[in-house]
Amino acid sequence: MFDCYNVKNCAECCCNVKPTLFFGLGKEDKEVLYQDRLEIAFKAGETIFKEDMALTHIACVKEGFVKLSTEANHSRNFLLRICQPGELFGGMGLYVNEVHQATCTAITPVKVCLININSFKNTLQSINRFAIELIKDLNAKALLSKKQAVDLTSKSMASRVADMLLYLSDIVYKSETFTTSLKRQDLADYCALTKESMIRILKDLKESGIITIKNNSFQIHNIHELRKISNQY
Amino acid sequence: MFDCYNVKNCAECCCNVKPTLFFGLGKEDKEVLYQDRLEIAFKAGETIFKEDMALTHIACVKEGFVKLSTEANHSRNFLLRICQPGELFGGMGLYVNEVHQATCTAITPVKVCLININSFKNTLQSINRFAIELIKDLNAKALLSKKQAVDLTSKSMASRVADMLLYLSDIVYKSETFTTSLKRQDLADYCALTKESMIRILKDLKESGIITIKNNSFQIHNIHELRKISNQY
DNA sequence: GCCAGATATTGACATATATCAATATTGAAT
DNA sequence: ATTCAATATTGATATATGTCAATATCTGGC
Repeated sequence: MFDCYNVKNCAECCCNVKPTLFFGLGKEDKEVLYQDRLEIAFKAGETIFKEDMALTHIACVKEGFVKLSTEANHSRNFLLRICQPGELFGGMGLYVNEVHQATCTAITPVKVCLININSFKNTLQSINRFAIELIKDLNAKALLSKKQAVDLTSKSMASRVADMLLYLSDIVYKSETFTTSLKRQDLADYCALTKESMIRILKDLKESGIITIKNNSFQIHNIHELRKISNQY
Repeated sequence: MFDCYNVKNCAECCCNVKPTLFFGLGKEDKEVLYQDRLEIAFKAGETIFKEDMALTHIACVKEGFVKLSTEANHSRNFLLRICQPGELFGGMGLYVNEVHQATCTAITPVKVCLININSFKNTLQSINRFAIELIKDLNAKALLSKKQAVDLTSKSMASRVADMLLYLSDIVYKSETFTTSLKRQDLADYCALTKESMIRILKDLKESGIITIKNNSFQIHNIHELRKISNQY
């Protein structure tokens, strides 16, 4: 891990990307991959990629959190997932329709590295190891979205909210105490609920003593019970 | 397209797999890919792969239809999709946990070609073109499952049932008149509904003159209206 | 410190969808 | 043709979740 945030053309730009994803790329390969790459900072709330726009770059998060969401019908939104440092995002349309498949928004101040789509493809075409790692990444994400579809259509509101809290504490913030920049509406979008329903379930969880909430700061007191709620349908 | 169904070690076994997926594989590459391959017939109702079992083979459909489903909680099932001749299935756990991620069941008499997972990996590792095509396929499927998650959580019952009918007529049976071996429960599983709700919506569509149903034979009379219902949320 | 707009909360009520139980129909085996 | 099990249908009712409207709280700029 190198600290190269401020170096415009540092070949180690994606040094903190998931260990295996860029595994096996030599110096030369990285030069291809990183040609024309950009490192850009976004303020919280800014849009990085907009759904349906041409897929000109693939991005990796260097710092901060990015939410991926997609427009559902009748003005509903659906929050797909939160990307954190080391994760690749913005490539769902790759080789399919070459268009962005999610709107990607900074939810904190964010630094991303933008890799030109053609450089990315060139590397994929010449380095097998890289292609395999991408396949692995894609399959892992496919599994998650399968689980998401299943859970959202079969679990109760309470169970889904428990899932969301566990997602934030286990995966995103890696702590049972966390402060999020996600709004109640975002949390609701992740669970396919209305914000009112989200608020009511959170209230129930507070009243059961399982969590406490102070504005956007969450504290999980009884993660065991939360997992139980997550597991009962 | 060769007719090689009965030839046990025919190197053209997967000749009818999606045109581009095995594109670029030479004779030698195919020999690697097809070493230890099996061609097996299944009767309607038989299980080809069972969720959570070790991923020892990847399959491609040669003849017939295969449904992919996954167990949701509390005995609910979720029908992911229908695979038809030329499609690869059974590889979702590849490079992730090496376990099957869906139960794959023949819904008609089916012939499949089973490719040893190690042969498959060897080919991926040595032929870039093949890896790229797989990436394309995976991304296309990821897009579908994103759409699925969004639609199932944001559309009304009627709209989802319209989607299902359009899926069957546009994609699976490629005709506005079709007879399916899927049960009402399967149709419901695809829409994340109970079979009773499915039946009621189908009844409404019949009464509106949009479709007629005779047992398992469906006829779409007003596909325009059906698309309208699918598009309104 | 104060204000305006964004966000969050609460309550009353509406409605979409599931559940349960009864009955009907179909299809395969005899 | 008859029977049995699987599948499909229907109706009555319960429940989960959404909608709408009113109020409260927070937050950032002046």
